[in-house]
Amino acid sequence: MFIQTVAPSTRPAALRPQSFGQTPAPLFASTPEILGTSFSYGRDEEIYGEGEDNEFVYKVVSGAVRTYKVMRDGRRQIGGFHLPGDYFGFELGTRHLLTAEATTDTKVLLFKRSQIESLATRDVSAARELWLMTAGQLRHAEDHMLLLGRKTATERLAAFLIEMDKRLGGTGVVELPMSRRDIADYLGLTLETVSRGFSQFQASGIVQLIDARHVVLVKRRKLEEDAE
Amino acid sequence: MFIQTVAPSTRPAALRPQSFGQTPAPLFASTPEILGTSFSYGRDEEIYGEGEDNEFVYKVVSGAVRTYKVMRDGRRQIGGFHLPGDYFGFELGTRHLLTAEATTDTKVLLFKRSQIESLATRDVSAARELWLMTAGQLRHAEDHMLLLGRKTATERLAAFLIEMDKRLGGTGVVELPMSRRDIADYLGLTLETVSRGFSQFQASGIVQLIDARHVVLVKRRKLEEDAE
DNA sequence: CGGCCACTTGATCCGACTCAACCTGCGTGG
DNA sequence: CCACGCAGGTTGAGTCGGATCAAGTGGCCG
Repeated sequence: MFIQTVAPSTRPAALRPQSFGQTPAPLFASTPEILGTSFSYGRDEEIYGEGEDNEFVYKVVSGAVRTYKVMRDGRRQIGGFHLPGDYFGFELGTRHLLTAEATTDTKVLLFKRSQIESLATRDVSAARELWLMTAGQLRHAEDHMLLLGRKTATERLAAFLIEMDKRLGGTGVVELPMSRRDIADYLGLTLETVSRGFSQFQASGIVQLIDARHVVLVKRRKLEEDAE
Repeated sequence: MFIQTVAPSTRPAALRPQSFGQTPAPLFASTPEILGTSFSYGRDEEIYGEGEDNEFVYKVVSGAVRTYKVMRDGRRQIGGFHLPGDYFGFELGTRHLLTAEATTDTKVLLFKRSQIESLATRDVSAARELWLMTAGQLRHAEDHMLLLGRKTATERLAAFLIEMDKRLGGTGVVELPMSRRDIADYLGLTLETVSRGFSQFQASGIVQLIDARHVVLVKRRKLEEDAE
């Protein structure tokens, strides 16, 4: 039934790590001793897989990352998108619980988990900061459960556009760094429903679709009402 | 549309905190200096509300607690049930993000948040333990997002029964400490769909319903397959 | 220029919701 | 002790929102 999602097939040769370099960057303002290594991924490239060792913590520099779970038959639920400035990949235990992939060409900084862990055991405020990051993700997940469990397609789409706008700077002009299918798998819908919803917003003058990836929020107030 | 949920009205006089006493109980095995105060709540009684100060952290002794979000029109999403042994109520920041209520007569231990916070700043392993609790809740939320976004009604119900059985001891005989409406609001369904689903499991010989609150998992393997 | 991929749009279908009746057990008051 | 009311649960009939299946359309890359 809901089978859609997930390209099988082997990864095209084009999709390989694209660059590698040393860019010093502090994980926390207060602890400049931890540095990140810069790394790039092409569109749809896997950063880590569910069940793999979680050796690194990541910070998005540019692009965007999806983290998701898949069922055996291919149904996929994206738990969240990680946008520039966001950290992701630090999960409880030694194994990743989600798969992470770049939704578009993406640059990240990597931090060794072992370093971060040992920092957390030495530095109380760093430990607290890590805890707060996890708590922030939990907060997002709680909001998203309400959306997935109880909101209509239109409400989900409105909430999505508001969320993206807010996280991308709140300018009202949103450049979506992901496909319709990604949006659908994030919102618990099909890509057709996402497409139709955007078209309806456009027809009602609520948004303007410059092209599939660029949306102007014309009546943001209306969207916020729809989103609840 | 989905309006169901939530009894308005003032709380009946019967629903008042029912007992109060001093029961020393350590929050962490390693830190016996932090003690909990015992407290009881009647069925449907609010423990704390969304937006209130989170002054306490709670541990369920007996009964069960639901934590949820509600929309203006009454649509409700229960994020999780807290069963005996579980901690709940420690959230990021100073305000609760969810409402907590007893789903049935419930006894809890209360811990002062300020004590726990200060412990976390002194004791690295306690801080880590708190972090792990939050991470555990996040893990649950991620699984639940997959359920809410992508699973069918039957799959949700199967997953629910398996989850409850596991968390209540894995005996295969489940005493549900919540109503059909609570289950529906947890699974993103209506109570009628929950009821019908249980009846169908019964008709297929997968479970036996002793009464509405007592379910025997006759073919647990089958349920696990359904749940994915 | 041709093929492909992402997206859009249309037609139809179906799983879960809505509305409604009824059943059952329990607490309350006569 | 029984009659009643009520809350929670079950079951049935009909509807509908979003999924599925199926054509297009347009832009981009080779």
